[in-house]
Amino acid sequence: MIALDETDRAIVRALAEDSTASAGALGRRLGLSQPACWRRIQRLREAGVFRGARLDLDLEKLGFGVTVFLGIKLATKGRVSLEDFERAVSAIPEVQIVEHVLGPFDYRLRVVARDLSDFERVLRRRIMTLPGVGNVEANVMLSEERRPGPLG
Amino acid sequence: MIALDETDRAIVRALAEDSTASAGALGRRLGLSQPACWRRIQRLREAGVFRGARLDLDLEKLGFGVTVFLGIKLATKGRVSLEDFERAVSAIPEVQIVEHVLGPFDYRLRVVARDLSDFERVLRRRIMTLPGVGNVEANVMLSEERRPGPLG
DNA sequence: CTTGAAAAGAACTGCCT
DNA sequence: AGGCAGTTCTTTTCAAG
Repeated sequence: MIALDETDRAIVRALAEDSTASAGALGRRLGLSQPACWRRIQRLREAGVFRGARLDLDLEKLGFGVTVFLGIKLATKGRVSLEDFERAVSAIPEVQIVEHVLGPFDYRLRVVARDLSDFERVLRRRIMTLPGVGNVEANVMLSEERRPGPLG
Repeated sequence: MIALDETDRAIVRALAEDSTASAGALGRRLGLSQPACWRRIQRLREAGVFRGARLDLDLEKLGFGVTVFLGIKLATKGRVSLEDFERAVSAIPEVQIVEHVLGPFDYRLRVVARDLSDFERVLRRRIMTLPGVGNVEANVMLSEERRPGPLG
């Protein structure tokens, strides 16, 4: 774990929301010179605070209008079973995120599809046939809001 | 919805995973010249395919070792109730994502906390006291894997 | 830490095939 | 639509105070 002062936290917060902000622009907003801000960003990068820079896509514009969250409870879950499941689920292109969780479910999947009938196809032919699948629960996303998080 | 050819899809896929790639570097990888690649990126941007550039954070390194997914069923859910709930939930700093969903739950929250006892505090004092909260289900994240998605 | 400047690289523009 | 050559801009990096 890394210790950050208030300025560092402001930088991290800003870059988490908009990674295109330059060191100069950020510095101006925080009352720092361009090199000073740049060095801080560099230090944070070397400390491994940033895991990657991603571009968020507008999936609707790309023809994927349906996002569904699946909670999956495995029927049998030895070590082999988990690995089999994970390997099989990784082969489904419509699966965006695989989360291994502890609680009522064993896995949570974020699945995108073109429409509901496309999702039905994925669910019946790909999800329900996964090795070891027990109970499956689905929640269809209506809207999603991202918040700054605890650093905000 | 927008029509993309194979090259466009390769560009979108690449930028979704690494937004720092320059038009020149991307073009080389795809057998395109720098201006050709740049013009495609520009066209995609103007079409609104990209929604924003975010920097993924290593939350563990920042001292937030616990991520929990909450499914929340409201007890009462008229229009006012939904708005009250959303406003109240937006005031909790530990909440990273708020998803309005259709299915067994009404909302799904992604919550981060420093550790489990910190999470307990958030759950008892912030979540359980939200207006209209009925049933709450929690799944603690063990690991998370992002996949390229249907464009990959 | 700052200012100032140089170097590198990326973004953008016309023109041509 | 793609490529080439060139210009302009930003970002990065290095001085020196």
